[in-house]
Amino acid sequence: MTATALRTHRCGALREAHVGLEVRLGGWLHRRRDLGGLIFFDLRDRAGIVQVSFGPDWTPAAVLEAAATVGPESVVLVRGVVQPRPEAARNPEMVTGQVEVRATQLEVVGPAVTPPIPVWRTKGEDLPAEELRLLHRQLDLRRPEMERNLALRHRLLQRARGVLTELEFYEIETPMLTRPTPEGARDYLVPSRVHPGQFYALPQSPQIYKQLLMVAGFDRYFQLARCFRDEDLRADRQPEFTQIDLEASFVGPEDVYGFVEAVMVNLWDEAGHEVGRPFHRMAFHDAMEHYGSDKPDLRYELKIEDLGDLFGGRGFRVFDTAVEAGGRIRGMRVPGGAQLSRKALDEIAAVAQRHGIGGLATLKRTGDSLTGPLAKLPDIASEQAGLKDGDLLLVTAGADNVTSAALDAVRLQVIQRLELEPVEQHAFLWIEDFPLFERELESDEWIFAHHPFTAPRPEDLPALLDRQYGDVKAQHYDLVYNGNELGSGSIRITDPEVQLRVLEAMGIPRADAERRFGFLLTALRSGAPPHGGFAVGFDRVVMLLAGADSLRDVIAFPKTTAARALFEDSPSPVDPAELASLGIEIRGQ
RNA sequence: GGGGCUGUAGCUCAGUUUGGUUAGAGUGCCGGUCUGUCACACCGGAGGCCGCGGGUUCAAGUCCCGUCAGCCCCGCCA
Repeated sequence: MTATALRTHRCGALREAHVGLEVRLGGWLHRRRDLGGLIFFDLRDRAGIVQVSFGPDWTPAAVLEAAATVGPESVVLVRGVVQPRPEAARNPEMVTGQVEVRATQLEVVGPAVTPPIPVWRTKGEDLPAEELRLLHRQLDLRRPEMERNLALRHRLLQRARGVLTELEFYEIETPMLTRPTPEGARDYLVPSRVHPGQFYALPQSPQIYKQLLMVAGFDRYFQLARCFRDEDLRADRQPEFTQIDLEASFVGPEDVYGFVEAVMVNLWDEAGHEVGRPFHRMAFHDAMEHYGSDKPDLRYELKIEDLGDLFGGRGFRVFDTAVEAGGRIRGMRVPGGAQLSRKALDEIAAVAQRHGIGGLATLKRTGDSLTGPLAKLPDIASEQAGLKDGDLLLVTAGADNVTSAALDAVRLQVIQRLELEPVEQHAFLWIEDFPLFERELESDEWIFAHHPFTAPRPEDLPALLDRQYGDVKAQHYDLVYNGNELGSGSIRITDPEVQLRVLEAMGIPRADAERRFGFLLTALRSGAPPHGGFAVGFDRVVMLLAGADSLRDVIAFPKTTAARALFEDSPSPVDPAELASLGIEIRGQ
């Protein structure tokens, strides 16, 4: 399979078993060591690196001479014989280090100019600036680390296909040119030449299509779907990204959990990790209450508690004020937290304050003595506070939506600074029972917490009809892994009347709803099976399994944080004539 | 939209705190010596719009203002 017209083996594949074979290799000159009489090449291809040696005893003089002039990163074809290296010259750090290829022929088929960024680096040398790595992407991708990441990505993609095919899912492609959606993320628009003044949008997700496929009776669908959102970026967010998108009919949440868990367990297995099932589950409310986050990292046991009974009405001014304003006193007991220095605590408090709380009160137990601002309160005893020797209590007060975010940040800080031992390595977690609607902070209006097609819980339908929107829970679920949101899904609305009610609740009158979502409503009226599904953020999965810090390291050609492609220099202006044919005129800035 | 960090040789970085002769190092590159290297070794050399624009000053890599780019975070991401 490896052998082709121009080569017999891949460089990185050669082992002692190949000794004696005459081989032909094609690869990039990673590094050259010229000792005068002897010349060594480290020859690299996607499989790895092998040493090629040129010496007067086995290499013709003209070839030896040519070998002295090949520049780094040039592509060469080499013919030679695999030989064991002299005993003293073996390199245990290379998988091919027991052998070398003694060259008899050399042809430079792809000479390279001196590379602007190095592919080879000395030990401990920093990577080139990200800007240069993206600009010269074909060189950056030659680094073995990038090869490993993209090879892993490939294997994970194939594994996902395999599992879902096994589970009787069809892989079905959906359009990239679709209808703009006014709600949700901003769309990337594509002008139509045939219909000047009209636009397609690139899909933010194949959401509606997959629902139509369920109505069509395909029963189980999946797609390794490219999605596009014109929003500001982060290290873990790209404007175009890949989802493992799936949808199934005649299912409840348990079925969806089962499908997704099967996929995840297989992907983790592909990366060499054993993961147990079923995954943990937690209600959204409990996640916010005990972890201050809808994506808690359950590798660590630290929990947030309501400390109102302990500190309420004790005359601690800021607490009492907060409670009078309708807030609560919450905090966490940190076993061993007394070892945190004053400076560390100040820094943790500063992080918390960036999330809007006034401050972080502490109570520290060392031996039998209590210290910290809260120790001054009358009648506070260690037992009462639940503190053992060396423990620390961190407390704040205020509105839940502020203290939750702050305590979440505090929790992560404490975990990091105390280097707490994880109680498990792979903490998968389902978050359930999300509210269907939430209030927008500024306008105080109800908005979708998820997307408009998420079904309410059947038992909450009366509340929906009663316009008690705050009481309606969604059949929506998020998948969380070690504090990272990996994806989300839901059971969808299949009753057109419920769909209209939900849209109405969001201030979309029936007439508008029929116009904007008519094709979906029509589909729902044409015999729609109960269905639901999920979408996994695949790039993020690859990033975590590759141990990468950024999505850019697991995507071959990513965009910058300003959504630019440096390699090809896009986006770019276009010819006015082309714009004119689209009926588009650019106004000056 | 807002905040932060970074920008000096092809690359990775010192130098900016406290303005002051000719801006350094490692690596890479070029030339030379070298038969067992694998960060080969040794000798020699070239290489700079100090991101860009403006200002302060006798004098700016260094101080001030603006701007561009990359990265990180908040908002945003139904």
